[in-house]
Amino acid sequence: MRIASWNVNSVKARLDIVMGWLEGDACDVLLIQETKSQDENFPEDIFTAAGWNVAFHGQKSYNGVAIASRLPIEDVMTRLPEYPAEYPAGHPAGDISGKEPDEQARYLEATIGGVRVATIYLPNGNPAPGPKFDYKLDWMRRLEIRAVALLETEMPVILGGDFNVIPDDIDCYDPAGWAGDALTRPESRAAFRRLLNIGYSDALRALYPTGVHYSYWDYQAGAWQRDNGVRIDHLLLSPEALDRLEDVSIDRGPRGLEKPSDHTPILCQLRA
DNA sequence: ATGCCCCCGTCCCGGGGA
Repeated sequence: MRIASWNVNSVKARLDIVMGWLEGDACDVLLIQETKSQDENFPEDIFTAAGWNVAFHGQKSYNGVAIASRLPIEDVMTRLPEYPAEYPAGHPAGDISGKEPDEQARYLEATIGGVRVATIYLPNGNPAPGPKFDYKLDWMRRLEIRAVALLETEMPVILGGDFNVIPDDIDCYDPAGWAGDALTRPESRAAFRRLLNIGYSDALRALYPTGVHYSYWDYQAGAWQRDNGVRIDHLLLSPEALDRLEDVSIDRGPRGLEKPSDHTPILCQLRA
């Protein structure tokens, strides 16, 4: 099974590019972020007419996540679990008791072909420090708690999406220029690293420990032409998924098309 | 030091993105 993740920066503005990529038999499951589409406006018919099952959770203007799959999509969950029952005070991930549930459409989880997959659009967090950065870190704590619960199921799990975290300096064309940014700050990197420490593997680094592999290039200042990229789109695999990992790659093709997303797909293949 | 570019909404700007 081939599972991909792609921040498309508006599913409607990118519909032809996305459907073209899917029609090229690039993957079996696509985890989509930044659909920017309310559920009633999601182009569901286009996906189903092309033979794709689709699940989506959106809001007006911003955010929004979806999953397209050749196989049936089962047991859909459209957000991280709510407070407070699932989040006991004193949890090592941090004190998040008593906070309001997240109203932003950034998370969608489902079972496909026996694999539990989540499409994740993690908050950007800029400017940092500030309330948006606090929201990012809080969101990462809640994701970690869910990630622990998923490990305990002992299912193969893939957490895929736009994490808005540049894990290491090698994942950035200009680490000095990005110092202090919410995507590189030590708190963001530490929260990302905790996901690895509890048992998930960064699929790309599992197979390519040292190379430069970008997944995002800004629209501005000729970033794509200069290869001024960063690696912020990730596939995190539970041990049961890692055992089956056969291949991982980033497909730079869609980033070079006319009117592209600023992100390009990352893809992995699991043995049957 | 700042903006470059792109998308959305009911909209010819401002917010958000990364």
